Amino acid sequence: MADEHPTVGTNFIRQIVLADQASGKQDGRVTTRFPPEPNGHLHLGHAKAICLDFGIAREFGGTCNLRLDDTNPGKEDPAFVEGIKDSVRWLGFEWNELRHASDYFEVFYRAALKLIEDGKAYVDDLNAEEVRDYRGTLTEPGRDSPYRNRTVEENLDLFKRMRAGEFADGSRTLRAKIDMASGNINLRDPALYRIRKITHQNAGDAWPIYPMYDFAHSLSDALEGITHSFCTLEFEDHRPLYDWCVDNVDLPNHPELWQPLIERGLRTAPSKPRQIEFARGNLSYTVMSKRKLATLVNDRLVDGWDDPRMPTLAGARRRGFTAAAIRTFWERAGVSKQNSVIDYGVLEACVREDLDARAPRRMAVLDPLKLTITNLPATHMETLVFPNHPKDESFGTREVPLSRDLLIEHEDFAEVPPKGFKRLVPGGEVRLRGIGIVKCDEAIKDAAGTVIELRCTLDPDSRHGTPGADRKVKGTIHWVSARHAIEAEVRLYDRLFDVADPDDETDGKTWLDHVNPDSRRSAPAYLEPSLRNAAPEQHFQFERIGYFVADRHDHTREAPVFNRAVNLRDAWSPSVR
RNA sequence: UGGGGCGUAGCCAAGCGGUAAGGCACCGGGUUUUGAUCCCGGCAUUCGCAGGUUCGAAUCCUGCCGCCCCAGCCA
Repeated sequence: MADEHPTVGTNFIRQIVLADQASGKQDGRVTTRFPPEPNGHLHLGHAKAICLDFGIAREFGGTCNLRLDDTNPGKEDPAFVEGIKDSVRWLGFEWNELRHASDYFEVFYRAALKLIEDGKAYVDDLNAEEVRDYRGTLTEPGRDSPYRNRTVEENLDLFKRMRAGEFADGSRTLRAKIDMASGNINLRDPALYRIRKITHQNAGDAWPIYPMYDFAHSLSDALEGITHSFCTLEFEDHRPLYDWCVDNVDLPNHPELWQPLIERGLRTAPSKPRQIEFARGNLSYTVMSKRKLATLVNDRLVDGWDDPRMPTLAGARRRGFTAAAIRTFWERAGVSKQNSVIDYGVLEACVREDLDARAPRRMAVLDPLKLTITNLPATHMETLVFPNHPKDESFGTREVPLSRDLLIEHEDFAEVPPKGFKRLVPGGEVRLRGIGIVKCDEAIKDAAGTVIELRCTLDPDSRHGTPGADRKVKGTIHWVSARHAIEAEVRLYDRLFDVADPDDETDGKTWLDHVNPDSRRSAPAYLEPSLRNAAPEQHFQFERIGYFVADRHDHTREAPVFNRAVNLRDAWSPSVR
């Protein structure tokens, strides 16, 4: 992937890392991590974080770990882990080490003990409701818990008993002793540990207590030697707590805390990581929240997590979007601290750009109209050779059979053409791609008056490859030999929502009211025979129609299935609409 | 009435005291056997607003205005 799109532009994160490396901070080392919680599928928004985390590491000669943030058993499921790994690899990245926050449970526990011994954490007996009450509000300071000043000995005893499973869920917590009057609510003695007697997906029943995000995440970063820890804007006011945990536990100077890791063979070299926040990536015409995505799947509004209309990475892949396109999309979108919504069109442009360069061309007819070349014998059979790419000879050529009876796109003929129409009209001429110029002598209609066949004559002097082929005609249309065409299912996808911002309910409608009913259409199609050899996930441009991909799961040689990733830019149809 | 952020074109986004990059979109024009691609050109006298400092301000200062996030024993 040191490929296609050179790094362009800059952003504040690159500048920070560049400056840190230049000044020799952390010995000039750059280590990052991508820390998803294994409780769902990765989507395009995660791709931004993945590109940033892995991209910065690669750009600065460092490494990036994949860390599964599994600190909340019950909400998480190891089943998601494979999907996450798969998506990260598909996007083109490889992690240095695969870790789990649960790998560090023993270290977290020892770190908590240390904080207690240092008088910086205490066991609180207040229940959830009472804690909320003591916390104060945004504008009023909180009050100290009556348990805040227990002795170190009592706290140690209580915490060890919490760990031993002596207390009921929710009956106690371990809290950091910071400042109940802080304007930053995250500093009002935040919980470090809660009691949760649930089997953990990796740790089993070893722990009746589980660490909270701020405590686990900051220490995990430090343990992995992370230098730059990127996260989204909402964690900005958690940074003081992140730093508090890192500084007060002081892993580098307390190797006894992480000795268990060394014994297990987990490379550990604690650092003083720096958290840097950036704006999460939002896309227009879609929803990205885990809850809404789950609703779409559960309510059967889509056909699963990898439905080609879903903004999940599995969905984008099946849709035919390429990893390279998604990478350049996020590079192009930039990284800043401004909440924003990027136009879906930018993503489509990236997909077209990538596929224009790498998708071989083919011809396919979606809505067939019979076209007979009357001056060719009924038995005529000829093999034409077509280049696979108009600008890149390395794509080679393919053979395309030509016979007297062809199929063309119904919309490429008009009895009464709209102004500017450049295709076939009664008595008019058009070029049949790679064949020559044909003239429409007669349009045959059925009883209902629908045109069912065009009878045309081919100008032999305009045949492709002859000097006469230079003759100018207004339009060129694609075709397929009726007798040789293979039938296939073509799935035409469009944006899942009919408004740019489905989450906006000021129009009195909910996001569900904006699901686009025409976002998926399935139709039979007639393809040139060379497409019989298409392999799943292989991309093609069906000339004049769009970019397609052989469906990853349903496509077979016997029953071909192609998904439209994106249509071609069309300077014509918008004007007639 | 607390704390933390952010305001540059329709959507993103560079810019870091020396006179507004780039992309998408849009509008022209050229090439073209895909109404595609490609190529050229256009698209902010102005950076949320108002003052101030300066020879010079999107960049510095002050004051307003607007938007986002925070009161889980979620992450």
